[in-house]
Amino acid sequence: MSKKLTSRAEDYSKWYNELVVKADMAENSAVRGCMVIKPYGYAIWEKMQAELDRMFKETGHQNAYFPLLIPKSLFEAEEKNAEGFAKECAVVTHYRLQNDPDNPGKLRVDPEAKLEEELVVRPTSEAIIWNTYKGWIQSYRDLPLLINQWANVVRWEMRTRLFLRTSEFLWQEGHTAHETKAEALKETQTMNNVYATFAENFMAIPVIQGVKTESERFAGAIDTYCIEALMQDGKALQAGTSHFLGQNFAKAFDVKFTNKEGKQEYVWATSWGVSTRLMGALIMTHSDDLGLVLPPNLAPNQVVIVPIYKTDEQFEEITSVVNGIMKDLRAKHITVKFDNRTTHRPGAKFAQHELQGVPLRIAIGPKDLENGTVELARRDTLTKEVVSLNTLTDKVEGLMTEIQDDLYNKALDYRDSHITEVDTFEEFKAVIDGKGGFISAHWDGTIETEDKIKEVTKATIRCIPLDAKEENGKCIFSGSVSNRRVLFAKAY
RNA sequence: CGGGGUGUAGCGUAGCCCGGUUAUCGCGCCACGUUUGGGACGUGGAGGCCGCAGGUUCGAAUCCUGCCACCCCGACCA
Repeated sequence: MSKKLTSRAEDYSKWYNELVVKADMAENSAVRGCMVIKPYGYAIWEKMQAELDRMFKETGHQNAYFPLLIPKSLFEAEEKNAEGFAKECAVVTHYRLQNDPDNPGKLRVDPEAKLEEELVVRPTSEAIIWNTYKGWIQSYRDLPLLINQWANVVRWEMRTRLFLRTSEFLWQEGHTAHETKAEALKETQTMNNVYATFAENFMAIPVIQGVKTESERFAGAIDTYCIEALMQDGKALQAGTSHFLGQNFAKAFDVKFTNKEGKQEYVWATSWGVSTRLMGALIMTHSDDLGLVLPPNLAPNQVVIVPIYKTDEQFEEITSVVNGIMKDLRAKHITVKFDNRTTHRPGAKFAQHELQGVPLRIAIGPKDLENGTVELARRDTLTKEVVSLNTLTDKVEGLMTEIQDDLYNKALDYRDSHITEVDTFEEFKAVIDGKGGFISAHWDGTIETEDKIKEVTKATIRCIPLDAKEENGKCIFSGSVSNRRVLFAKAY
């Protein structure tokens, strides 16, 4: 393994691919388009899961689990949704293998074992879930139904990249049923808010909340809300979506309830999800040419301690001091790892923990033993300082929030300085090809214009920001009237 | 799924045009010793059906055919 990472300036996508593998987060597998998430990467995902799960529970949701395989007839019930996913579905057609009579030692699909009805590997679970909800919902008293599931899904992708787009990925999908349109809409917005709060407070990734245009909307939804983040290469990444499904699925699966007046009504629905794609967002928001940079909230180890010693006596002495430090830090709920491997020298350990994004490093050697100090190094700023043992715990505790905040603010500065307002299509093209980032511009609201802009510039409308101001203007492309700006960008 | 590129030890590679002893080099790995405040050094050692399957040939990493995987660029998508 070569020591240095390709730099971002040299080749951004190569930098990303190398970083994911070298930081030991994930690797490609023997299955086309599918990744193995390695323990270090999975530990980060588990931290995301834990916090999201807590937030879902706090907003009244419960977890459940629905099947991986969906009968084709159920899948096709909601037409637009089925159409939207049809091209990327894996399908189970048989249920048995047998020894191949023509190829000893090999197996073949038993032609006698064809399924009467094919099963679709879920690309999303609306179909099986709404088919199930039909049996759970009779009265307004059964509502709202607020369910989430943590699961894997499969979408047969042509081009895959670790975490950003893989054929199988992990996610959570919330599926809720409500009495009224207003309540379902509110749920959609609440969950989009949960995602935005999570991204900003926990992942230190600033996001823009908005609504998707018709062409970017989830198949089967009336409205798709989203959070959009900006990566360091100036491309946007959709980090989460929350869909207002209206009564589309209730009608497709005949899910009615008796309201307070005794009348039958279709329920109102939402669905919302974030996936392991968030790992990609995390990497591309904060990391640098030395490797991963993790916000303390997501770091499997928030602090790593590296001993520097010549003799066994020194090592023992350091170990006993380190044991004290670890006890104090753990009492403050700070996760800390003592890298006491005798097989590696300090420099190698420094490099490895930098590559893996550990927020804080404590180095302690003979000089520190004499002076009652340690060397404290920040991963995000690469700055070092000598800190007295007496003040270490408080200092580290303070740095946890400081680093978290600094990462957010740094990303926010970058993001805000990469939202460019433009009023002519010439400017638009210049910004897209040069500076990159989001472009705030007027749009006439038609799919035709959106398509043409995409054709010419590769940029798409990421969202209509929720906080977009009313403003009279002219569409950047067609010159027709427009009353608010939308955000364009090239996107992942 | 279209266009281009690449597959040689765990990783990165030379050799391939122009077929011919034991397949090159670096990193990593193992053993021993010296080392340890930013990716240590020395000595010795292990590790390859040259992506897979066919074919041409006395002989294939090298030539031909098919397949597979990965990377880049498009179309599609979270």
